Amino acid sequence: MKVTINDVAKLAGVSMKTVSRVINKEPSVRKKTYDQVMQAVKELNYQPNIAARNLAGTSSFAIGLVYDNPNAYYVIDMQNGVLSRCRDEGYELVIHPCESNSANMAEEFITMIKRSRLAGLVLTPPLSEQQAIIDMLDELGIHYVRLLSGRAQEAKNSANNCIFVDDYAAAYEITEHLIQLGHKNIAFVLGDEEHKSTAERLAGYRDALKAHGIAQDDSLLYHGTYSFESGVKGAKALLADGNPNQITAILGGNDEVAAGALFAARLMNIEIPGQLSISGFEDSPFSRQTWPKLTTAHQANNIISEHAARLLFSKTRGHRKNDKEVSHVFTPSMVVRESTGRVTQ
Amino acid sequence: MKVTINDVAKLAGVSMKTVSRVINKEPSVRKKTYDQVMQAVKELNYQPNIAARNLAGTSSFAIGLVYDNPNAYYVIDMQNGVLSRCRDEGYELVIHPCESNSANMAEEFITMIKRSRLAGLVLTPPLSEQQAIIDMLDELGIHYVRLLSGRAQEAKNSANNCIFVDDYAAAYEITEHLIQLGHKNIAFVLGDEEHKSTAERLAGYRDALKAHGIAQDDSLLYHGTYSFESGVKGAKALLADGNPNQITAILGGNDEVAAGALFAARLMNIEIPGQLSISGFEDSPFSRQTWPKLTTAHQANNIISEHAARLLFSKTRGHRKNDKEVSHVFTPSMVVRESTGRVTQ
DNA sequence: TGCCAAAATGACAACGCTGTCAAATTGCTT
DNA sequence: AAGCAATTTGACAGCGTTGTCATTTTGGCA
Repeated sequence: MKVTINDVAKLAGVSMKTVSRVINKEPSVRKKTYDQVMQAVKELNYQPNIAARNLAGTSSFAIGLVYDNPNAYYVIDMQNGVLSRCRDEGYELVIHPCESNSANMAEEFITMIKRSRLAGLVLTPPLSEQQAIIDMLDELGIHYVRLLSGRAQEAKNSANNCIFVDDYAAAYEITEHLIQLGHKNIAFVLGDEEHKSTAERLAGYRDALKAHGIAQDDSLLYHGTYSFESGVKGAKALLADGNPNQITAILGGNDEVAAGALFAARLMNIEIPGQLSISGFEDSPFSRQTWPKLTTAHQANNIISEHAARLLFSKTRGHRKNDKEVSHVFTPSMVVRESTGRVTQ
Repeated sequence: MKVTINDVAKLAGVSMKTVSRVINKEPSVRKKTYDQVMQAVKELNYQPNIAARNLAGTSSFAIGLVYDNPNAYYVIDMQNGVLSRCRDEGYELVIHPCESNSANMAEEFITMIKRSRLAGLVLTPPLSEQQAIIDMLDELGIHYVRLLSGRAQEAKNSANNCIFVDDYAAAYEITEHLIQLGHKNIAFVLGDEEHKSTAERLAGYRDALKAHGIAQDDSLLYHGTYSFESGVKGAKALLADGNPNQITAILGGNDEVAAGALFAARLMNIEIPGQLSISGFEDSPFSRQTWPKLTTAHQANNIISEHAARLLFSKTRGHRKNDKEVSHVFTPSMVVRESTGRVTQ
C-alpha cells in the first residue's frame, strides 16, 4: 500500500540514498542511474513522505504566506499564485493571516515559524514593510521574500529578496491620463498611511501634476484607508458643497476606495464620467462590478505572488545557481474603462 | 536552542512518553504528574515538532480545506473559521483549491491527501455534494466533514459528519418578506444548477409563494450561475421590454447575483427599491457595497466553518467522547436593508 | 596497463515523536 | 499486612527520510 523510498531503491537496484539524491535533484548522479530511479518512481507512483523529509532534513518542505489584509480578492490571488509554485515544488503552503498591530502578533508569528520549521516566508504589505519584523527574521536566520511597493531604482539597491510593484508609475500614468482628458482639479482619496503604496501612489500623482505644470492643492487630498467605506466618506468630504474646488476627477487609493467614491457620487446625483471621472488601482474584480466599470491599473497579483514564491524557492536547497532569480519590479498597466472621460466645461 | 520532548521530560522528572501523554491529552496521567509536565512545558516554551508527530503517529496533524468556489469572500471566511480551530488544536491547515470538473481533479486530490496524510478534510460545496467524491473518501477511510445546503429533517437522517445551511428556510423567509411588501411577481435569478443551494433556495421560494396563494410562473425564473455577470444577464432578460410580466421584485441567487441584477436595473434606469425590489443571500460584503444596500440573509460562514472543523476534530484521536459534536443546521437570518420596499402600484 | 583523483554510490546514524507492551505503583479488599 | 486489579509510568523500537562519511567505480593520463 504505502510506497517508501526503500521500495523504489529495491526496484531500481540502487541504495535508498541514491533515490533520495534523485528526488532532491542533487548533483552527482549518473544519467543512467537517474533514469532507472525515475522509472521506478513512476512505476510505483512514489510520493515522498513530507513528514519524514521535514524531520530528517534541515528545513521543512513548507513555506508560509503571511498577510494582514482585509481584501479578500487580494488574499486569494496571493494564495493561488504561491500555491501553484508550491505544488510544482512539492511544498506545502501554510497560510498565516494575522493582525499586524495586535499585541502578541510577533509571538504567534514566531511560534508558527518554529513549529513548522518553515523553509521560508512570503510577506505581503503591510507586514513586509515593518522593519521590526524584517529585523526579527534576519536575526532568526529565516528566509523570506517581501512584496513591496517601490520603483526600479530601489529594486537595484535592495537585498535580493524583494518583489516590487511600481505604484508610483501606475499613479503617474493614471494621473497623466486624467490630465490628458483635460482634468486639472484631480482629488485623491488615499489609502492607509502605513502602507507604502499610499506614499508611492501619492508621489506618482504629485510628480505627474508637476510635470504638467498643474499646481498642487492639499485640500484635494483625503487621508483615508483602503476600504469601500473610506471611499464613500472621502468622496463625500471632497465633493461637499462647501468645497471651493471644482473637482472633476477623483483617484481612489485602490478599486475598493474608487468603488466607494463612485457610490458616494451616485448618492449625490453626480454623473460618472460626465461630471466626474473616477479611477482606481489594482484591477480587482471590484473594478468590473461597478457601473460604470472603473478605469484602473492592472496588477496581476497571482503572477506577482507566484514570482515571489519562485524567488523564495531559489534560495532553498536543491536549486541550481543558474536559476538566477532576482528581485523584480512589476509595473501595473493602465486599463481604461468607462469611469473616466473628457472633462466637460 | 531547540527544545525537545526529552528536555521537558528531564525537567519534569518523568519519561518522554509521559510528556507525550500530557501534550496529547491522553488519559491515565495523574493530576500531579500532569501539572509537573505542564509546568516544564511552559518553562521551556516547548513546541512539539509537527513533523516528528506526523511521522511517528498514525495520522498527521493537519487537516485539509477543499473548495472550488470563485467567491473570494466565501473562501476567506471558510479559511479563517477553520484556521482558528486549527490553531487551538495545534494542527496545520492545508488549503486545497481545485476545479471540480477538471479531468485529473480526483487524482490530484488523492495525491494531496496521501502526501500529507491528512487527519481529515472539510469539504465545501459543490464538492461536498458530489457523491463520487464522498464514495472515494469513504473507500479510502478518510475522515471528512461536509458543508451542505439542507434542512433540519435531513440533518437528522444524515451521517454524523455534515453541517447544514438551511437555504430553504432563508429563501422562504425572504420570499415571504417580499410578499408581505405586496409583491406578487417575484422573479428569481438562480445560481449554478449543480449547487444544491440553488435547488433549496428555489424550493423555499416556491413554497412561500404557494403558502400565500400566489401562482407560480416559470418564466419568472432565470437559470444562471453564482456570479455578478449572471445577475446582470438574468435581470436584463427578465426585465426586457418584451416580458409580459410586471416583475416588481427579483431574488438574486446570492449577493453577487443580486448586485449584478441591481447593476442591470440601474442601466435600465429602474429605481431601486421604488420600481423594483432586489434581495440576495449570504450577507457577504457585497451586499453592503451596492447602492442601495442589499436586503439579504445573513450566513456566518466563518462560524459555520469553525463548527465544521470542530466536528472534524471530534472525530480525531485525543478527543473525549463527551465532546458530543454532531451534525448541525445553521439557519440564515434575514437582514432587511434598503434594496427592498413596498410595492407601488 | 597501472595509477590516481574525481565522481558516484552506499551504510548507517540521526531527526523527535508515538505506539506497544512490560514494569512499577496505587488503592482497594480481606 | 498481604494480595490483587486497576491505574500510571517507562523502555524501546520504529516512522521514512536526509546528512555524514566511508567505499566503490569511473575515466584520464603517464
